[in-house]
Amino acid sequence: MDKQTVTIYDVAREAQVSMATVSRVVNGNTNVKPSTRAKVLEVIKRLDYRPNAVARGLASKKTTTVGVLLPDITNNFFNSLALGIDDIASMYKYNIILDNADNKKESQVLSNILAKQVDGVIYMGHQLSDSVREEINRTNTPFVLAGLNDTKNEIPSVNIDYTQAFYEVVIGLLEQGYQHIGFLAAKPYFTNNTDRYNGYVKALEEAGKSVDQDLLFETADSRFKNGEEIASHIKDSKADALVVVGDELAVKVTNFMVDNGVKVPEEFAIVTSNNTALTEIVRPSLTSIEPPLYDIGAVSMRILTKLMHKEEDVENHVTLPHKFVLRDSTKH
Amino acid sequence: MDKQTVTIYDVAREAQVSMATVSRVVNGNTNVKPSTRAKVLEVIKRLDYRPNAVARGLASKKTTTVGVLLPDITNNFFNSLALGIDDIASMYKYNIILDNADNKKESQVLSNILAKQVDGVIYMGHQLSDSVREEINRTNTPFVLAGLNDTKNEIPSVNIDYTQAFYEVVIGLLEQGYQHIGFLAAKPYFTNNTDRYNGYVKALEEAGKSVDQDLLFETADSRFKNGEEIASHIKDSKADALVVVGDELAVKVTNFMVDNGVKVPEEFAIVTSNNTALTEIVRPSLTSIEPPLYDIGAVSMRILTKLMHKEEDVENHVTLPHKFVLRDSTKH
DNA sequence: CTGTTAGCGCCTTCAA
DNA sequence: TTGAAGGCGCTAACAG
Repeated sequence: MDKQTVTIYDVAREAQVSMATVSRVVNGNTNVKPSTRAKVLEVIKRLDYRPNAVARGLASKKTTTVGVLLPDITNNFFNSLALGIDDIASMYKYNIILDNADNKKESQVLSNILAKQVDGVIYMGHQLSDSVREEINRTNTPFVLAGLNDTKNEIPSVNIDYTQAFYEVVIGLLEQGYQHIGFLAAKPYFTNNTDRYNGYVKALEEAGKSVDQDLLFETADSRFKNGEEIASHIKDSKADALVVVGDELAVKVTNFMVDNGVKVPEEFAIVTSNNTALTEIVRPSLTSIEPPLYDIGAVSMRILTKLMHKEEDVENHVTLPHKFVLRDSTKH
Repeated sequence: MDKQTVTIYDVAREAQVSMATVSRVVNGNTNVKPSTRAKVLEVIKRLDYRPNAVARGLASKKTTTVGVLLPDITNNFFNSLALGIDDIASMYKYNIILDNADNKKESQVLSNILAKQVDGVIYMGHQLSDSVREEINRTNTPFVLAGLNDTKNEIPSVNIDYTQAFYEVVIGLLEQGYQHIGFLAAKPYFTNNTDRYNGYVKALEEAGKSVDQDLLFETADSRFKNGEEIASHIKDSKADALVVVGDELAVKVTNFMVDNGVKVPEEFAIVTSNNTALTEIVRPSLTSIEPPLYDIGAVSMRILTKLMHKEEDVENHVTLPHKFVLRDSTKH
C-alpha cells in the first residue's frame, strides 16, 4: 500500500538482531561479526529491504543529492556540461536534482532546492544575479559555478580563458588577412561575453586597429531562431570575417551567407565558440574554439565533492585549457 | 554551521505559539486565526525560516520529487521531452531527480531513485528491460513511459503512432515516384523502431511491393558519429529514397550524399523522424515527421501528477497526433 | 561485536 | 482556533 513497506525494524526482527546492527551492515561498518552480517544480508535480500533515503537524510544530515541549475536543458552547451556533471556525480554516488531555471525566478528555485537539503549545488547560466549570489552567501551549502566566471571571485568556478580564446581567434584571422573582423554576441553582454569581447578588443589593439562600432553585431538571444535578420545586416556590412558566441547563431549566419551566394571562407570567414555537434553539420563546417565542455562539468562536480567532504585546499578557480578545431569556414 | 539552522521550533518559540500552529500556516491550513497567522509569517520572514523538505518528506511520506530516467541528456529527442516534463513538473511544484542511465545498470539506478522515495517516475529510453519492468511492478510508485510504448500495455505511456507516421511517409514517397525506398535505423530494433518498421512494411505491401532486404540499412547506434560508413553503403545501393530513424543519422547521410555529388532530392530523397533543430541546419533542409516532443514530455508528467494524486480514470495510453514538415530533401 | 536510546524536523491525530 | 504527543525510518553516540 505504501511506498515503503519493509523497514529496518522488520529486518532486525527477522534476523533476530537489533536495528543498530542492521544499520551497521547496511552502512558497511566493519564492526559486525561475519556470520551475523551474512544473516542480516540474507534477510535484507529475502525481504527486499531498501533503506529509506529520506529517513537516512534526516538522521545523518546528508542527502547524497546535489542541485544542478541550468537555463535550458535543450541547449547543447549546457547539456554537455550536465553530462560531465552527471557522470562524476554518479561515480561518487550522488543523485542530481535538476532545475531548468529558465524563466523562473532563480532565487526561488534555489531556495526550493536548498529546502531539499542538497549537499551541494552546481550553477550554470549566463550570469550570476545579485539575488542568487545573496542566497549562496547566506547558506553553508557548497556551490560551484560551471562555465561561468564569478566576477567577484568569491565562488568556486570552472572555465576556460574566454578572453584568451577570443584573442587568439582574432589574431589568427588577422594573420590570414581578414581586414574587417566582426563580433557577434547576444546583448547585453553577460559575464563570459564581456571576457570574450575583451579578447576581441585586445587582439585588434595589438594589431594597431581600433574597434569599429559598425562591426559589433548583437542579438537579444543567442538561440538559433533569432539569427536571420542579424545575418542579413552582417552580410550588408563591410565585415569580411566574424567571430560568434554561440554555435546556433554561427550556423544561422553561415547558412544565410551561403544561401545568399557569399563564398565562405573566401569572401567571409566565420569562427564560432563552442564546438558543439552543429559545427560539423553545416556546410561549410565551422572552425571553432574547442572548450572542453564535458570536462568543465566533470571538474566542477569533482570540486563540489571535495567541498562537500570538507577537504582542505580545494582549488577554487580552475581554468581549463581550450583548443581550436580548424574546419572549412576559415582559410588556413 | 549546519545546512539548516532555524527550525520550526525556533519559529514557534519566537512567535509564541506551538509548532503545530507554525506547521499549519506553512501548509496553508485555514484553521488559523488571521492575526496569529500574520504573526507567524512575520517571524518566518524575519528568521528566514525554510521548512526542511527531508523532514517533511519523512513525516508526510511525500517528497514532491519525481524521478526522471533517460539514456542521454545530450540527445535532442530526449532533452526535448525532458523540457516538457520539467515545465509541467515545476508547474505542479515537483522537483526532478534526473538520472542519465546510459551505461549504468538501469535497475540499479531505479532502485536507488526509489530509495529516495520519489512520488513517481518517468522513464524514457529505447526499450523496457525485464529487470526494469520487474522493479516497476514490485513498487507502488506510479510510472509513466514517455516516448516509449509498453509492449505489454501494462504501464501508462505517451507516444505518437510511430507505425502510422512511417506508413504515411512511405506512402508519400511512393506517390512522388520514388521506387526504391530504404529504411535506416539502429539495430536491433527496439520497441519504437519495430513499430516504425511495421509502418514501412505496411505501406510497401499496400503498394504491391515486397520488402527488399537490400534496402534495409542499419547501424549499431543512431548517434551522429556512426553514419559515415552506412551512408556510403546506401549511396552504392539502388535506393533512391530513404526514411531514417534519428535526425543525427539523417543529417549524416544527407551530408554524405551532397558531399559526394548526389542530388537531393532529385536523385535521392530523405525523410527523417524527429524534426529536431538539425533538420533546418543541413542543406538541403530535411523533410521530417514532426512528433510533438515537448508535449509528449508534458503530457507524461501531467498524467503522472494525476497518478500521484490518486485520481480516478486516468488515461493510460495516450497517442498524440503527429504532423509532417515538408522541407527540401523531398520533392513535393 | 551488539544493543539501547536519543534525537533529526516535521506532520497529524486527538483533545481541549 | 490551538496545543500536546506520538510517530515517520534511520543514524549515532554510548554502554556493555
